Amino acid sequence: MKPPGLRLRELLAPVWKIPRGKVATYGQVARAAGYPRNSRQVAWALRGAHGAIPWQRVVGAGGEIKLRGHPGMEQRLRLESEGVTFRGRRINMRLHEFQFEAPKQRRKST
DNA sequence: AGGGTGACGATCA
DNA sequence: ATGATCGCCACCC
Repeated sequence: MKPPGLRLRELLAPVWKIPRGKVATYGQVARAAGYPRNSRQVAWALRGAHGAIPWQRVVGAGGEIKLRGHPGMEQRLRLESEGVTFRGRRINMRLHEFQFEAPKQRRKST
Protein backbone atom coordinates (compact mmCIF):
# COMPACT_ATOMS: atom_id res chain seq x y z
CA MET A 1 0.00 0.00 0.00
CA LYS A 2 2.50 2.51 -0.16
CA PRO A 3 2.77 3.54 -3.61
CA PRO A 4 6.01 5.33 -3.32
CA GLY A 5 7.03 7.57 -6.09
CA LEU A 6 4.95 10.41 -4.89
CA ARG A 7 8.22 12.23 -4.44
CA LEU A 8 9.14 11.58 -8.02
CA ARG A 9 6.00 13.22 -9.22
CA GLU A 10 6.81 16.27 -7.18
CA LEU A 11 10.36 16.30 -8.38
CA LEU A 12 9.36 16.06 -12.01
CA ALA A 13 6.37 18.37 -11.84
CA PRO A 14 8.32 21.35 -13.26
CA VAL A 15 9.14 19.37 -16.37
CA TRP A 16 5.55 19.57 -17.52
CA LYS A 17 5.80 23.34 -17.57
CA ILE A 18 8.57 23.46 -20.11
CA PRO A 19 6.96 24.35 -23.45
CA ARG A 20 7.96 23.04 -26.85
CA GLY A 21 11.06 24.73 -28.15
CA LYS A 22 12.38 25.36 -24.65
CA VAL A 23 14.57 23.37 -22.28
CA ALA A 24 15.61 23.47 -18.63
CA THR A 25 18.60 21.97 -16.84
CA TYR A 26 18.46 19.17 -14.27
CA GLY A 27 19.48 21.68 -11.67
CA GLN A 28 16.76 24.14 -12.61
CA VAL A 29 14.13 21.45 -12.45
CA ALA A 30 15.38 20.33 -9.05
CA ARG A 31 15.30 23.87 -7.72
CA ALA A 32 11.89 24.61 -9.19
CA ALA A 33 10.58 21.48 -7.50
CA GLY A 34 12.01 22.62 -4.20
CA TYR A 35 14.87 20.12 -3.98
CA PRO A 36 17.91 22.22 -4.93
CA ARG A 37 20.48 19.50 -4.22
CA ASN A 38 18.80 16.80 -6.19
CA SER A 39 19.72 17.39 -9.80
CA ARG A 40 20.99 13.83 -10.02
CA GLN A 41 17.73 12.50 -8.74
CA VAL A 42 15.93 14.43 -11.46
CA ALA A 43 17.92 12.47 -14.00
CA TRP A 44 17.26 9.28 -12.11
CA ALA A 45 13.54 10.03 -11.95
CA LEU A 46 13.34 10.87 -15.63
CA ARG A 47 14.84 7.48 -16.34
CA GLY A 48 12.16 5.88 -14.26
CA ALA A 49 9.45 7.92 -15.97
CA HIS A 50 10.11 5.68 -18.90
CA GLY A 51 9.17 8.24 -21.52
CA ALA A 52 5.85 9.22 -20.00
CA ILE A 53 7.00 12.82 -19.78
CA PRO A 54 8.70 15.39 -22.06
CA TRP A 55 12.10 14.07 -20.94
CA GLN A 56 13.91 15.52 -23.93
CA ARG A 57 13.43 19.03 -22.57
CA VAL A 58 15.72 18.47 -19.61
CA VAL A 59 19.42 18.88 -20.32
CA GLY A 60 22.71 19.38 -18.55
CA ALA A 61 24.13 22.70 -17.38
CA GLY A 62 25.21 24.86 -20.28
CA GLY A 63 22.78 23.18 -22.64
CA GLU A 64 24.73 19.97 -22.91
CA ILE A 65 23.07 16.67 -23.81
CA LYS A 66 24.13 14.29 -21.08
CA LEU A 67 22.80 11.09 -22.54
CA ARG A 68 25.39 9.06 -24.42
CA GLY A 69 25.15 7.18 -27.63
CA HIS A 70 21.89 6.57 -29.38
CA PRO A 71 19.65 7.93 -26.61
CA GLY A 72 21.57 11.17 -26.80
CA MET A 73 21.04 11.37 -30.53
CA GLU A 74 17.37 10.77 -30.09
CA GLN A 75 17.12 13.57 -27.58
CA ARG A 76 18.83 15.93 -29.94
CA LEU A 77 16.60 14.98 -32.85
CA ARG A 78 13.49 15.34 -30.73
CA LEU A 79 14.57 18.79 -29.61
CA GLU A 80 15.49 19.91 -33.11
CA SER A 81 12.11 18.78 -34.32
CA GLU A 82 10.61 21.08 -31.69
CA GLY A 83 12.61 23.97 -33.03
CA VAL A 84 15.52 23.93 -30.59
CA THR A 85 18.78 25.02 -32.20
CA PHE A 86 22.30 23.98 -31.30
CA ARG A 87 25.73 25.52 -31.46
CA GLY A 88 28.10 22.59 -31.78
CA ARG A 89 27.17 20.06 -29.15
CA ARG A 90 25.28 22.51 -27.02
CA ILE A 91 21.87 24.06 -27.14
CA ASN A 92 21.64 27.82 -27.63
CA MET A 93 20.47 28.43 -24.11
CA ARG A 94 20.28 32.11 -24.88
CA LEU A 95 17.29 31.31 -27.06
CA HIS A 96 15.83 28.20 -25.53
CA GLU A 97 16.39 28.21 -21.80
CA PHE A 98 13.06 28.15 -20.01
CA GLN A 99 12.69 30.29 -16.91
CA PHE A 100 10.73 28.84 -14.04
CA GLU A 101 9.18 31.23 -11.55
CA ALA A 102 9.07 31.33 -7.81
CA PRO A 103 10.76 28.14 -6.75
CA LYS A 104 8.94 26.31 -3.99
CA GLN A 105 10.71 26.08 -0.68
CA ARG A 106 11.34 22.66 0.72
CA ARG A 107 13.82 20.89 2.92
CA LYS A 108 15.14 17.39 2.97
CA SER A 109 12.03 15.97 4.52
CA THR A 110 8.65 17.51 4.89
C1' DA B 1 27.26 -0.15 8.15
C1' DG B 2 29.98 0.11 3.72
C1' DG B 3 30.81 0.53 -1.14
C1' DG B 4 29.54 1.34 -5.94
C1' DT B 5 26.72 3.86 -9.39
C1' DG B 6 24.68 7.86 -11.91
C1' DA B 7 20.82 11.44 -18.01
C1' DC B 8 24.42 16.44 -12.10
C1' DG B 9 27.24 20.59 -11.33
C1' DA B 10 31.07 23.58 -10.02
C1' DT B 11 35.98 24.10 -9.97
C1' DC B 12 40.78 23.42 -11.30
C1' DA B 13 44.82 21.81 -13.91
C1' DA C 1 37.94 22.27 -24.86
C1' DT C 2 39.03 17.99 -21.91
C1' DG C 3 39.64 15.22 -17.95
C1' DA C 4 40.03 14.75 -12.92
C1' DT C 5 38.09 15.68 -8.38
C1' DC C 6 34.86 16.77 -5.16
C1' DG C 7 30.28 17.59 -3.06
C1' DC C 8 25.73 15.86 -3.25
C1' DC C 9 22.01 12.28 -2.81
C1' DA C 10 18.82 8.27 -3.73
C1' DC C 11 19.20 3.57 -4.92
C1' DC C 12 20.92 -1.12 -4.85
C1' DC C 13 23.51 -4.57 -3.34
